[in-house]
Amino acid sequence: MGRAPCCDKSKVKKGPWSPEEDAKLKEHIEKYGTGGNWIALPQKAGLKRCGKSCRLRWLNYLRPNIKHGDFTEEEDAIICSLFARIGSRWSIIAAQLPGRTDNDIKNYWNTKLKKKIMGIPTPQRKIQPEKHQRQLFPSSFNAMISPATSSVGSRFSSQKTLLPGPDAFDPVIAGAALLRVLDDDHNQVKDNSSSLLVFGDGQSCSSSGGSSTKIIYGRAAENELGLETLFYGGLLEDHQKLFLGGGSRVERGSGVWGEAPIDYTLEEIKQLITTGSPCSSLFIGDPTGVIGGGGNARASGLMSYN
DNA sequence: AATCGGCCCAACCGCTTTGAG
DNA sequence: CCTCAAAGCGGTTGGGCCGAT
Repeated sequence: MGRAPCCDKSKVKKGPWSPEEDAKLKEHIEKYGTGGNWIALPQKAGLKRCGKSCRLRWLNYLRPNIKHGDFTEEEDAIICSLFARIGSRWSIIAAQLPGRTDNDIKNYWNTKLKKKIMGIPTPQRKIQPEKHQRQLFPSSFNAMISPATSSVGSRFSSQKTLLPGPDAFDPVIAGAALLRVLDDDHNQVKDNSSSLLVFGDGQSCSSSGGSSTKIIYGRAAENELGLETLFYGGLLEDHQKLFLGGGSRVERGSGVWGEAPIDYTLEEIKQLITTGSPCSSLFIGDPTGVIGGGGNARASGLMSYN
């Protein structure tokens, strides 16, 4: 037995709202409010609509201060950041973006932002230069952070820990940044001449085994709290597997690495971006052996992935 | 100019959550 | 507690629009 319908489908209008219906709904709510009862509202407002339909129309389109149109770089970064941490909980994400609705964000993610992160070019329906040239992260976040030393901690020596914890790392953002520096086959870095990943001014570090492993350090995105995700990552020597490692979320101008490394295959990173599954269970050891300076980046009992 | 294919987004559907009685 | 109606929410759909041919 199915669920009882919320209203008599045969008596309600469906489909796009007319300007007259919009005006009626808007006027009624501005005059009387919703009355705490959406089911009764359409009748009171003289609308042949389902209460749920009225609610959706109001929340997504008619209510004051709704923002439509292009998302800013900052909004992109916030969406990515929150998606990485909480998944597709659009209403929560929308709560961080004043004027945006969950529906808007969901549509934007599904049609544009996800593709942008994955590096899939979106077809241009209209020539809107500022829209199509927009990058995922503000260019200011692409700058490298500090000179090379053997200690990861000291790479951010001017910074101090702010938010340790399993949710402190945004693999979607870090993964997206890594993907952007790989070539089309995703098995070589673009800058073959230097054999370095070139997001920011990535450094080559020696692993504990004595062989060289290319590592990128980056700072990506920023959220509404003024937080950034610091991360490291790179391509293992066989170019078969990427590793993404433990950036901590730090307050701008402060912070030290504080998270255990995570590594993913390229496919896993793509899957992560595609599915949006939060990453809390995928901590594994640092493949290079050089991460974790100061003993703050590795935890005992880490899961081995392979 | 006509047709086609693909993208976008408003709206719908139905499941889950909430809270009043 | 339990029940049930209403609200909230996220996934999905389909029509309109636009660019390509």
